[in-house]
Amino acid sequence: MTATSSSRTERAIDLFHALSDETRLEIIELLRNGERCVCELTDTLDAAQSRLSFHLRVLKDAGIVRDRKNGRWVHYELDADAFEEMETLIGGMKPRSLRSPKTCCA
Amino acid sequence: MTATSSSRTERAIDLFHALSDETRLEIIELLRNGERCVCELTDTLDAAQSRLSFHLRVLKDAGIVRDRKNGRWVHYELDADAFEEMETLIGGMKPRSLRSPKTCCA
DNA sequence: CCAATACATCAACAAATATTGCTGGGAGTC
DNA sequence: GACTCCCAGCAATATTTGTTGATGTATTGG
Repeated sequence: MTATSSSRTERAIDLFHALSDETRLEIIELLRNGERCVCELTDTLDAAQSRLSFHLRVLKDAGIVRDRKNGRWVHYELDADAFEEMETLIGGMKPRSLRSPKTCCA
Repeated sequence: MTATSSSRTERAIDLFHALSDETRLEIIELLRNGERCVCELTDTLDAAQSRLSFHLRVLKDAGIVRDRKNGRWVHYELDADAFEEMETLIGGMKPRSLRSPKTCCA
């Protein structure tokens, strides 16, 4: 539980941290309709290229997006598995149904 | 879509930011078994009281936990609704099934 | 080979977040 | 009332994140 739980926690932190930024959420919203190249993202979001590159890296490191190089363009698209993973993580955080009778400092 | 989408985004940022910290994830894990007072959390997590107070506030502001005052103790417990809300948010981020034929910079 | 385009990366700075020690208030106990 | 315990909140500091502008790398077209 220790080592596994630890890396599981780190994984959760990476994923949820990636979702806790406005720019990154906007990127995800755009990518929902299919893959896009960085140039189109900079146009649509009106953001500096280096700024988007930074956020795309965060999303990529978290496994939320994949990149595909095509000539001099790089296309990004969502990785559906990451969202399944997050749903599972959240499912595992919900309060247990069995109410523990124990109450400290009663 | 604009105003609604904006506040929706802010809500998502608040929720996911609250989950992107190790101490807060540990708190949530402990609270899964039922409500706990702050003193027990400080014991179990071996964390300074003011530190826990800070993180509990983040969780409370995000609506992930509720507090209940009882005598000189304050008990915290998870709010299941927040987790449902997060699942819904993540569900709304998944890639759309219909692949848009459009591909920029082809 | 040269210039232009698309993107990543770096360094420097700015801003947001987290930790620590301290203070104070409310609620029990004597 | 005086004392103790539990906890929130503040100020100062440390750490982490995000932005910007500049530089570097790969690819394409002329």
